Amino acid sequence: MIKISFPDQSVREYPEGVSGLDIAQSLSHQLAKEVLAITVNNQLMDVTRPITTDASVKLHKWDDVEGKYAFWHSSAHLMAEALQALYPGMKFGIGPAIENGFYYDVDPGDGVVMKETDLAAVEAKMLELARQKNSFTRKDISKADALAYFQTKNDGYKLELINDLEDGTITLYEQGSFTDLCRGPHLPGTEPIKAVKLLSIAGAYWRGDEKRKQLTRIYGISFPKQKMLDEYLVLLEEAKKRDHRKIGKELELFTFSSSVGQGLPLWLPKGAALRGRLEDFLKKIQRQYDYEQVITPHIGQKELYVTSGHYAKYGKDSFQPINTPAEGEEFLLKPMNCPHHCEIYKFKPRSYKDLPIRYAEFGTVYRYEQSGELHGLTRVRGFTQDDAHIFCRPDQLKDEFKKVIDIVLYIFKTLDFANFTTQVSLRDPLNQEKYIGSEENWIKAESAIIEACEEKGLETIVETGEAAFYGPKLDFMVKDALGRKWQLGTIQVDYNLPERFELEYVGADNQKHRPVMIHRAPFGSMERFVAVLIEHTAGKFPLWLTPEQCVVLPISEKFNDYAEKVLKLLNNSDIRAVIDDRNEKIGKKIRDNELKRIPYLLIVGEKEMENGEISVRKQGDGDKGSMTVNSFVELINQEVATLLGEV
RNA sequence: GCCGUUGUAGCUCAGAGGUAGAGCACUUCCUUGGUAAGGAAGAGGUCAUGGGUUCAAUUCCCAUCAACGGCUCCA
Repeated sequence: MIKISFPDQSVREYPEGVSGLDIAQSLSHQLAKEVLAITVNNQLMDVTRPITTDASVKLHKWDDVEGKYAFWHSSAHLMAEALQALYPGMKFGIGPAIENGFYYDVDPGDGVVMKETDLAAVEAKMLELARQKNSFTRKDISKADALAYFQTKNDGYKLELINDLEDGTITLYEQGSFTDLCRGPHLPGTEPIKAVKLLSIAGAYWRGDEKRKQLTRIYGISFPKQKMLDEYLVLLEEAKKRDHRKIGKELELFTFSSSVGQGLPLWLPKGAALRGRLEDFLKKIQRQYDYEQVITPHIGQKELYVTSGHYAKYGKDSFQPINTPAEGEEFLLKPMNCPHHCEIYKFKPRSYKDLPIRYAEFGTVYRYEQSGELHGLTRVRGFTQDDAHIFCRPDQLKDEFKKVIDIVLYIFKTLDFANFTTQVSLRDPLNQEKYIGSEENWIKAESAIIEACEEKGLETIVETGEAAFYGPKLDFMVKDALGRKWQLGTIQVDYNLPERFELEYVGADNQKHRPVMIHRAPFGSMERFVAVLIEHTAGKFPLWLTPEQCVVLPISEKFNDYAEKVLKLLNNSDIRAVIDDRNEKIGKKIRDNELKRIPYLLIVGEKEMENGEISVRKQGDGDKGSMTVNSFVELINQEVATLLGEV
C-alpha cells in the first residue's frame, strides 16, 4: 500500500499502482467523471498513470487551469487526427494548449492552402472522432525508435523536435489513428470533448523563426458542454465591443486616413482634449518629483543617431534620412528623444551637486513599424512618448529608479489599472551581438533594476532577451480587451549612452565622472495608453478625463433659453458641459447621450426653471433628483477630487 | 515583411453578370414632450484603386492600396 495525501492534508492508503482515476472513483463517482488531470508531487500527469510511491496529489477538474490545459491539449491532438484524416500527407509541427484554447501548426504540403472556409469540415470531423471515445494511450519508447517511427511518416518537423531532445525515453501519445510526440498529460479519452470551435487560421513560422518555413496555424477552443462554448463566444463578442478602434470611432476620439499614411493617427478634438488632460496629470506629478520640461525638434542630424547606436541597429528598416539642398546633409525623423536630451545635458558643464537632472518631454517620435504590425493606436508609426531622462550619479541610481516606480504605480492606481504585470527585461546572454556596451555596465544596470524591484516589493516576471539594445528595463504590461499583452510603462537603466555621448560631471574630487541615465515613460506612449484606457473603461472614462462631463437636456424648446443659462453657469465653473437642444423627446435625448457615455445628464423643464434647479441623472445609474447648479458643480468637483486622491 | 480574411452611403450591414438597398446618423416639416428610440418627407454611393475577361463588371480574374486575425519584429 502507498500513502496518498490530499490538498486538505488528509491521507488515504491505496494499493501501489493506483491511478488518479481510481483515486477519484474512490472519492466520488461524480469526481471520477469530471477529473481531467492530476498533479502528483508537483508534476502534472495523466489521470490514468499508475502512482507507485507515497505521494501528495491534487485532482484537477475543468475549474483548474491544469484541467483546462489537459483538455485543450487533448483537443489539439484530436484536431490533428481530424486533419490527418481530411488531408492525407499533412505534416505536424507543434500543437500546444494556450490560455484560451489550443492551436496546431501544420504543413498541409506544397501547393495545398488551407482556408478559413475549410475549418467547419475539420470541426465536424473532430466531433465525429470524439464520439468514437478513443483513449489517449501513453507510450514510452527510445529516441531511436521514435526517430524511426516519424521517419516512416516522413515528418521532418517531428524528427527535428526529437533530435533536439536529450537521449533517453521519449513519450508518444496515441488516440485513434493519430500518434504524436508529446510530453502529456492528456485526458483519458476523447469523449469529454463535446463542443469545438476553430476560431482562426494564420501563418506561423516554424519554431518562431522568420527565416524558416511558414506553417499553417489553426486556433481553436473546445469545451465539455455546448452551452459553455456558446457562452464563450458571447463573451468574445462582448470583448470586441470594447475594442478601442470601435469606441474611438464612436466617441470621435481619433481616426486614421490612408491619405495621411498608415499608422499615423489623427487625434480628433475630443481625443486630443482627453490626451491633453492625461498629459497635464502627468506634468503635475512630474513637477512634484522635480522634473523639468524641455522641448526638442522632430528631426535631428543622422550623426546624432549614429552616435547613439540607433542608426546602426534600426536605420535601414526605418523612415529614410531626409536630404536637404546642401550636399551630404542628412536628417532623421527622430525615433527616440534620448539623444536630444543628452545634447541638452551637454549644454553646460555639470557638477555632482546638479544631479540628478530630470528632463521630461512629450516627445513625438516616428518609427517605420512593419506594415503587418500596425494595430489601432497600440502600434503606430508616429506617436508621442511621455518621455523623460534622468541623469544621475551612480550612487543615486537606485533611489531614482525607485521614485520612478512610485510614479508609475501612482498613475496605474489613479486610473484603476489593477491587472498589470511587471516584467524585468534582461539581455539574452546567448545572443550578445544584439547589445552594445560592456559586460560590466550590463551587470551593474541589471542588478540595479533587480535590487530596486526587490526593495519596492514588486512581484516581477523575469524575461531574458527582452532588454533594449542599450540596457535592461522594467516594463509594465497590460492586456487589452482580447487578452493581447502590451507594454505600457517602462523604466530603463543605461550606462551606454552617457559613454557614447561622453556625458560628464565634475565630482567632489574635482575629477570628471560619467553619469548614469534612466529612460522612463510611465504611460509608454500616449497613443497606446489611451487605447488601453479605452478598452479598460469601455469608453466610460473617469470624470476628470472624459471629454464631456455633462450634457444639459431641455425637455422641450420652451426651456432652451434656461438650458443655455445653465450651460453658461457650468462652463464658467470649469465644468465641461454641452447642450442637446435638438427637437427630440426627452427619452430620445437620454438614450442618445447615455450611449455617448456622458457621465451626467442634466434635465431641465418647467419644474427646474421655476426652482432655478436642474434634475441630475447619472450615467447608468438613473435619476438622482434635482439640485441647484452650484450644488452640482460642488458634486462634480468633489468626485474629481476623490478620483484624483486629493481628499 | 510573411500567411489568411475583408473592402458597397458618415456608421452598422444586405445584395446581385444587366451600372444599387435597409436601419441609424444628416436636412426640412409636423409634433412641444418628464428620465433609454414620436411621425412624415428629403438628401446622400464612380460599390477601395488600376488593369483584364464579357455585348455588358460594383459582381468573375489579376495587381495595387487599406483594414482585420495571426506569425515575425518592437529603440
